[in-house]
Order: sequence, then structure tokens, then C-alpha cells
Amino acid sequence: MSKTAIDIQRAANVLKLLGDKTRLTMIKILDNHDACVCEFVEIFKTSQPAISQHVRKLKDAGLVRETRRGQWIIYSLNKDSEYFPLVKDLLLHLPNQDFRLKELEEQGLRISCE
Amino acid sequence: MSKTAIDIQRAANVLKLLGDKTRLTMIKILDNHDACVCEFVEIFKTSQPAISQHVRKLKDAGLVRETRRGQWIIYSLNKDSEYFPLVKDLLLHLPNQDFRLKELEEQGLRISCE
DNA sequence: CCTTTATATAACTATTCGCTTATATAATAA
DNA sequence: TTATTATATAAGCGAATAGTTATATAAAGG
Repeated sequence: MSKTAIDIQRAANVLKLLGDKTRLTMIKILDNHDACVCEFVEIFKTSQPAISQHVRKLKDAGLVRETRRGQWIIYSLNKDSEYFPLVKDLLLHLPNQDFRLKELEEQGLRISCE
Repeated sequence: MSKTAIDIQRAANVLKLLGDKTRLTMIKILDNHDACVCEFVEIFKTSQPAISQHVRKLKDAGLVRETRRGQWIIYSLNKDSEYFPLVKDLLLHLPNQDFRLKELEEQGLRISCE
């Protein structure tokens, strides 16, 4: 066990959060780029409340942070989370999701949040 | 992304499986020692069917293997699983669980399965 | 053979989960 | 101010989850 070992109950809670395709993809995207709710709505082709509820869970667990910028709220990975090293290691095993933001840009939907 | 990147949907399924304290602890234990259902029943102080259902999920996902030895069925980590590298990295962040098997030995319950 | 031990499976139940719709809040723009 | 855009929250619903009890299978020992 390493010095930064995480209590197994709390680790399970984090893994449960990441055990959802939408949230896991969100985190993988946020690993490279900050994003707002409206972008996720476009990317996942789902409703705004559904996205808000997903990001809220990630925020409640301390995995992401929010920053208001005008009328938008920008979400980013919380690098200070005790879970951040675990999450980072996890993400290494997942395919890059940058193409999703690229698709948004091509549709002119990315700039809407900047 | 690495060459061994795992489809994000399937990774989410695996993380959901591991997002349960009992199953996550099982996997952490199996990382160091094979074990049978009856040992897990003692360790987790829960019913035999509950344990059987947990190991079945892990087996169905290919994370563990079973080997019958007499009347016991011994479970072990499946190192050939495509998810094994991911799981291994994960486990590095969790506290060692050897004390659980040690407790069994002290109670004389470990040998019952060997 | 019958009994015991280990494990699996089926049916049921309570809880949790992720979505929906409707509504509220907050910032911006006209 | 009023309208628009972005986001959050609440309530409700159907599906999935993890446990329970009861029963089935399978090996070992008498």
C-alpha cells in the first residue's frame, strides 16, 4: 500500500461515480479541457437537467470544481482532490475524447461558452 | 491514449462493478491471495448467497477466475483480462487488506478452505 | 446409501439510480 | 423592465442493485 492509499469505502464511492459512461467521459474530457454544462448537453445529446445532475455528483465528491464566468459555469478537474491521483491513473487507460470537443467546434457550438 | 485503451463504455461497466465496497475489497484481497466463497463469507460477515452473487458478477466480467478444488471453489484474479492493467493500477491506491485474511487464520477459519 | 459442507440460483423486496418534466435562480441583452 | 440564455433543483417514475430466504447442485465422508 502506498502512503496515499484511499480508504476503501470512499474509493468504492468514487469508482461508483465513475462507473457511468456519461460521467466517466466527462472526467476524461475535463482531463484535457475545461467545459461548461451547455457543451456537455451537446456532446451527450441529452437534457440539461440530466447533465446538471451528473456534474453535481462529481462536484459533491470533490472531483470537479466550478467557476462562474458570466452566465456560464465552467467545470474543471479538481487537482487538489485526494482522489485525483487515482483518477489520473484511471484515465490513462481510456481513449482520448478530444474528438468530441472537435465536433462541437466544427458545429460552431464550442465558442458559445467562451 | 495508450495502445491498451479500453472502450469507455466497458471501462465504465468495470468501474461500476468495482464501485461496491465488498467487491472492491474482494479484488484487493485477491490481488495478494486466492480465496474461496466461505472465506469471503467470514471476512464480510454476510450471507453466502450475497457473496456468491458478488463473485459471479466479477466472474461474468472476466475479472476473476474460478478453480474447483474438491468441494471448494477457489477464486483468483484473472491476469489475462483486458481490464487487468486498469485494475492493477487502481489497486495501488487502496490500503492493503491482508489483515482480513490474518484475522481468519487467527480464528482458525482460513485452513477450512485448504 | 445418507448426511454434511460448499456453492449456486431463483424469487422477492427495499433502496438507489438516471432520466423526465416543471419550475426556480442568475446573468445578460434588448 | 422584460426577454433570453445558462444552470440548478424538485418531484416522479421505471430500471437496476444488493440484500434476503428458500431451494438446488455437487463433492466428501460416514
